Amino acid sequence: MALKFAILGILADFGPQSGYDVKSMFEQGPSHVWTADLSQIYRTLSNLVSEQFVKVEEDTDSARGRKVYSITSEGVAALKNWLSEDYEILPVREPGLLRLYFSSHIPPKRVKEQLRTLKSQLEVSHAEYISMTDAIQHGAQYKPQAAIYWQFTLDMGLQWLQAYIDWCEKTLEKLEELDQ
Amino acid sequence: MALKFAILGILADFGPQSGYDVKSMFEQGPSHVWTADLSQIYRTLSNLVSEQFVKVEEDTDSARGRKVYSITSEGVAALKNWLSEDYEILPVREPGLLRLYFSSHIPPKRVKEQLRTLKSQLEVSHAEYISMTDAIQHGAQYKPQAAIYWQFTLDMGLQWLQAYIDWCEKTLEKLEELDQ
DNA sequence: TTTTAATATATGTATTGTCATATATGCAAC
DNA sequence: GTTGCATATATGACAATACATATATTAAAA
Repeated sequence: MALKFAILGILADFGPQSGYDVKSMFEQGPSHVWTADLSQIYRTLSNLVSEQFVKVEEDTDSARGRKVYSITSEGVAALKNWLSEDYEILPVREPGLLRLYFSSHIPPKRVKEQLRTLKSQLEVSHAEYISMTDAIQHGAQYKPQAAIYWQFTLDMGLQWLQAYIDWCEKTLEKLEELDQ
Repeated sequence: MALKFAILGILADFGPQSGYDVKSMFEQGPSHVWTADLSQIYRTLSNLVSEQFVKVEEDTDSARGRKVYSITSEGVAALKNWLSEDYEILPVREPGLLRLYFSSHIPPKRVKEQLRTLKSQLEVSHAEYISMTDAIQHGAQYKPQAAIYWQFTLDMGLQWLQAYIDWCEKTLEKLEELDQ
């Protein structure tokens, strides 16, 4: 569901391109809110063509069998329709926190190690997100209105990471106290 | 993967029970970190029996065809093994934020409505999480060590919700400014 | 010149999850 | 007494995703 509209969004924002291009646009763009691998992108593009939300043309210039996908007017309508829908909160799916939930079965020492590992990974992620801000500033020259929303979603990612990092620290402190 | 160990965890913490019971334990317990529907729970229990991590007994007392599942020693070992694994950050999957990412295609007025709806839903969730704290305090009488970890994961849920709510407000303010 | 990496598309398979549906018992309310 | 709800298990169908694999071209590096 979501991937379908992510692809429509990319085609709407950045024009006709190959499935391979869509993948790299994804990586440079909304990868912090959604991800997909190439095989999934190709399959979803096929479905979008069947639904007539996207049309394909063979790229005669390249001998690589390159296909250029572009969004149709029906596709734009479908995208806008989806964008207008109300938000709904989905159930959380955090394998890491699920693990912690049952961690009374392993030694607290191990749990503390895991939390420290998690914290350092989150800090790496946080630094990466910060660097994405530059990419958005760059993109803002071409797509100023869109860039505002890109920054909003990145801000949420940063908030979420910061909250997670703070929680790691606080939880580690609490575990230290319990040891004494 | 995760559900498998969630079920093992529930059987380890709360003893032998039916698939139906596992579902309600889930709802009362780790529903804020993982969810599953009944059909998925039954299928996963079958798999766990095949793997010999769980064993079944027909409940002869009930004419309802009730089956009682219990964790085996191999199951406990598998659970502890999984619990000891390092955390790894998974790619984010937020359909709501994906929507916002491409929202330059719809009027800002609509986006603001969506954010207000989202915020009120998050506030409802937040209140529900707060009330779960009571359930944990109650469970702490029987499972004091486990309850510490339950509270940790719930705290993270609360932090995440609070960060999301704050971000909604901030983002709404920014959208208001842009209108002027 | 050969090898490696990037570009480019596509399918097979397994896993997970969702939703619908079927079936049957036990118990309480009306 | 029958209606409705909670208890209880199970399967079929479908969608999304992940991972492996196959194939072929192009361009740069060794």
